[in-house]
Amino acid sequence: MKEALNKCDCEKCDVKEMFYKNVEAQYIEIVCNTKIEKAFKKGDMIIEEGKPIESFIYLKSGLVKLYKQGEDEKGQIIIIAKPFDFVNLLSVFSDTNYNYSVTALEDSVTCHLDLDHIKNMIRTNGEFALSVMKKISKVSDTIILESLTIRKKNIHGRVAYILLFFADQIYEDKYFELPLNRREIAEFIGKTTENVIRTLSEFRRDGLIKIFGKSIEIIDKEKLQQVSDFG
Amino acid sequence: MKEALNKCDCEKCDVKEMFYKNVEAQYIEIVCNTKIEKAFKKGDMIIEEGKPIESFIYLKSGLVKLYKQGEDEKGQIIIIAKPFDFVNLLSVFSDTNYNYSVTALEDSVTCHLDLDHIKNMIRTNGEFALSVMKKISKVSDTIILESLTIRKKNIHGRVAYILLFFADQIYEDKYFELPLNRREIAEFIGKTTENVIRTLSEFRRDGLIKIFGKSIEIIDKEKLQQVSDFG
DNA sequence: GTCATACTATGATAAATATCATAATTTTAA
DNA sequence: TTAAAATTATGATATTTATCATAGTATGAC
Repeated sequence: MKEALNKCDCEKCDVKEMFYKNVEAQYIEIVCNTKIEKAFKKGDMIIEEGKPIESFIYLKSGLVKLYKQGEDEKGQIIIIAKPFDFVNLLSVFSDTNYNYSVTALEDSVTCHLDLDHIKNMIRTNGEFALSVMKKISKVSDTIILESLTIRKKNIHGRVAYILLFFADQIYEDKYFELPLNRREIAEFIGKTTENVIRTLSEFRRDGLIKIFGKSIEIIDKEKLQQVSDFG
Repeated sequence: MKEALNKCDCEKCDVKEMFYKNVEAQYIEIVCNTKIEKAFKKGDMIIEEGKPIESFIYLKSGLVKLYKQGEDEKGQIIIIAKPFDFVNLLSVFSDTNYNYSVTALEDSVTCHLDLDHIKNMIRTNGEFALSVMKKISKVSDTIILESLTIRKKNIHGRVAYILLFFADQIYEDKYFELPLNRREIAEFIGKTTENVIRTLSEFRRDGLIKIFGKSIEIIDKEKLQQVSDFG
């Protein structure tokens, strides 16, 4: 993990967007000057469950997973976050310590803003407050609704759903590298590793996808969508 | 459903609490003067999925369920809300229409505050904004973590968990009337009605609980807790 | 009160999924 | 480079859960 102080020079940064719309120049200055960028290698832990929440973190590049690690049981993946998602939005305003962990699925860069500065900006700037609120609300909504959607599917539907999730929402390509291994897919959809593997094999046998290790190519998207919708 | 205009005279109202701490008297006046109380009978629908979000609603008394009703499939209960929970906090700031429904499980009274007033107060009052944010964050957190907790249990664990949820968190008594029928319990924990009934019968046979229709008495709480924890 | 309807209950069976075992393949670390 | 470890893969089997069938019980409308 590498640290660096940086200016706020990222294109399409949601936070900056919210700043520019609503915040006076001198505040932007303060927040940007104390911003820290951190670079993580694939597999690095970014946030550890139980540790204190000290900054407002969002993902500049890469891909991460938010998950809960039970004692020695299997973990549970809550959500996959992509660039410009707020990585710790879940409990940053309601809790002092994290109750989930975050790990990099690909090499990733995060931006860490001082939490007290952000809170001050919320206090002093109503439009900014509403923007942040909207964002929090949206993230939680998405997690909850996605979890309900997945939960009513059987294993075929769930695996199909995940494949389409990566193809459509993350990589926007019918050909992509799975950022999760089979066990992690299982932890995301709440089924066992073996059955995830078996289901992928079935999809391959049925000509829905091609598999080369972690590389996936979606062959029959329409059919896969049907499996996701009705499975 | 009965409507009434009321003063803000409820004891221990979280919203009022947040107002008094943070908001100038004239704003409290405005919000309270436009507040509408609505009374619902058990079974009445309070919020219908798809309808526009027009006010900021919280529960003054009673008990409600938030749920999603799939086409003609079974519904999915998201959460049970008790007095002074914010009934529509989920997407009130991120969406224009509800993507879940709310129904009264017991006779209930809700308070409806004008959403624009609340938004104005957030704009003009930073501490109030932070309070609301904290509340939203907390609610979402609870839903997400509870859903993960339930999801890793088998049916015995899930039913035990629900019984203890009502005993400890809702009624604070080992003897209580179930506010949900067996089908609704199934919709809450994501299992079938028959298996919920079967599991309750097993608990009764094993001496963990007594059942008289919807009335439940918890006999062996320690054992039930074990089933919830390890099942 | 009586009938219709929903709810609770239980058994039998089918289907889905988990577990266990084993091996091939890939990745990692020395 | 090679050995060890992790991942992927598949089959056999056990377990869990869902589905189907049927009946008793409670509840509400008239």
